Amino acid sequence: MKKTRNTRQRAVILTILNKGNHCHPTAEAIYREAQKIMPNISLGTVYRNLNFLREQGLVREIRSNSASSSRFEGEQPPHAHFHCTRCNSVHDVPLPGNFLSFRWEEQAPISSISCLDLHIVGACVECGAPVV
Amino acid sequence: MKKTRNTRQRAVILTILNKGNHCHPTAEAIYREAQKIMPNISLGTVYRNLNFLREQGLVREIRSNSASSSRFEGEQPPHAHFHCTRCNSVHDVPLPGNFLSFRWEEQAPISSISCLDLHIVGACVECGAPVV
DNA sequence: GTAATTGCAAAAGATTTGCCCCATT
DNA sequence: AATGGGGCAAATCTTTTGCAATTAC
Repeated sequence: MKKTRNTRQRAVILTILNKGNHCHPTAEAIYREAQKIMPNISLGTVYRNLNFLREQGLVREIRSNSASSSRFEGEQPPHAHFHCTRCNSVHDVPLPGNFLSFRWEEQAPISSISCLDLHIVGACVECGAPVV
Repeated sequence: MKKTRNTRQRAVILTILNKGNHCHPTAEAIYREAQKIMPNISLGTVYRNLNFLREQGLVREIRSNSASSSRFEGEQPPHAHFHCTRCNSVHDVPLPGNFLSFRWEEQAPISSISCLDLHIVGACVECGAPVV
């Protein structure tokens, strides 16, 4: 198989995603953040690396319903995502244990599962609270 | 509020989506199908109506991870979607009962939920089966 | 008659890709 | 030195939008 190199660009992108702030940045946002460290990095490189890291399983892509661009996050314990349709914010949501152990394979012609993505769409407490 | 009209275009699109075949078509596919009935319909109209119908809750948009364009489906009982990353097929998956009654609101700052989207990503039995 | 909706085509975004050069191994 | 990966810009692909004409009500 193909050899991969440890480029500075790739390391910077991974660092940004693993910073610990659960901000679910877009490729564009990661690009802007990376530019602070490497002013010459290009957006194409960010996209190429995000795809590479996703294939390696080191990065997860979040495609919310209705939002325009993908968001990304680093490696984290399994969790769901809540999307507020009013303010477009994204929050992490813990998953109940029985959810992960459920035998989805018995419900459909599924051979193996690489990823479970639960998106909860609605209004967050800030946007959903009645205006006083 | 704004009045809405019952245009032939809108009816055709809704009919295509409610045909009962669970094929999860893309906007492009719906467009091609609609052209068989209305040769002059335009792709822009398909997109405009899909957005309208989605807002009305009559149509659901499915954004699979890694696939390029959105897929759509008509009104159906709640279910999950399985995406095969090898052949790009999408299958419906029944949801366990306790899934829908789970109190997600208690897990995060959620005020109200309009939609639960579960995407299961992996390999289907056809693609995942070992090659003999 | 009025205004929501269409068709068309252009525009807007988001993401990918070709090509040539540079840097990691 | 070999070649994976980067920078840049052009290309591609999906979706949205402006506008004049049409049509449902």
